[in-house]
Amino acid sequence: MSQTGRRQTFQKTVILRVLNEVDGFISAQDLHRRLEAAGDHVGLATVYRHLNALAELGEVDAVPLGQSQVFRACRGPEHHHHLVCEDCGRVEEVEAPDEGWLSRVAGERGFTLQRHLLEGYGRCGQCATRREH
Amino acid sequence: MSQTGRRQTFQKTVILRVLNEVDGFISAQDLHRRLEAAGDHVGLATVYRHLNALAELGEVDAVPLGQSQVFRACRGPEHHHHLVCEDCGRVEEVEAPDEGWLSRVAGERGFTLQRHLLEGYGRCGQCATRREH
DNA sequence: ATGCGTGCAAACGATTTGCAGAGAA
DNA sequence: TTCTCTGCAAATCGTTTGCACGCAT
Repeated sequence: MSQTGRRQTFQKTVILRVLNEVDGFISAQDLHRRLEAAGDHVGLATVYRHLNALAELGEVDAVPLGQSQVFRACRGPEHHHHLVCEDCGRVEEVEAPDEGWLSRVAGERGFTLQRHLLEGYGRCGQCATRREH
Repeated sequence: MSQTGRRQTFQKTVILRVLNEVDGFISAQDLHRRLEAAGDHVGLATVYRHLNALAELGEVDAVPLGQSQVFRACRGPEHHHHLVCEDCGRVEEVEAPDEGWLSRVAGERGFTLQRHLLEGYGRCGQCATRREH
């Protein structure tokens, strides 16, 4: 279980800063690299601990990409759906119409739905262009 | 890149057998354990190689669960959507209405959609009951 | 002064890869 | 025979954890 409670620390501050600076998703590793690049030395483990704690509190959004996870500062409590570029890892948010059916169907099967994830995988415009030869 | 081409072998046979025996998703590790239990000794690496090859060919369906992946023999080329129990890992398939909007939205953003994934996470009936105390 | 939060390194679990030998074609 | 497939073990990769210390409260 993640520790990282309410105590205000330097590392928590800079991690949140990067999360908000970045427009889109970022992996724990990339966030860590970014801190190093900025001269802010924070342990990788600490980055993970904070990211996990924030995800648990619902303050960041976590999405599985490949076999790791990417995080993003939540822009709000609304549902997050994404278009993931399998080449460059870029993730764009999209809004979905009608979500009611999912919870309805879940209920019919005896499932208690806690969250859901909708992702479209493919190639973004840039990567598609870059691939043409 | 996965090797595992068209050559017919014992290990490929038993891996496919288990995949079809199992009703639902199974992880590479579980599939391997299952083979061991059945007395069929196949290397874990081989299981992974085949699963990856099959997923690449679209002959099995792969879904990320936790930080690993689970596979299932494809029942057809139709879209696969799931209800994932976060307690027991059980995965049920559900059908979704209207998928047109996703590819439409993707197109608007310049994305070439190759596949998509819709998963509902929560707790299945059994686990919900087991948790009550 | 109290402990929570941190860094470091080791532990971990899932998956991949190198390599030499085995067995389909 | 030929060349793909396999097993094994070591290597990766991303992430987590144990522990002693430092710092926020």
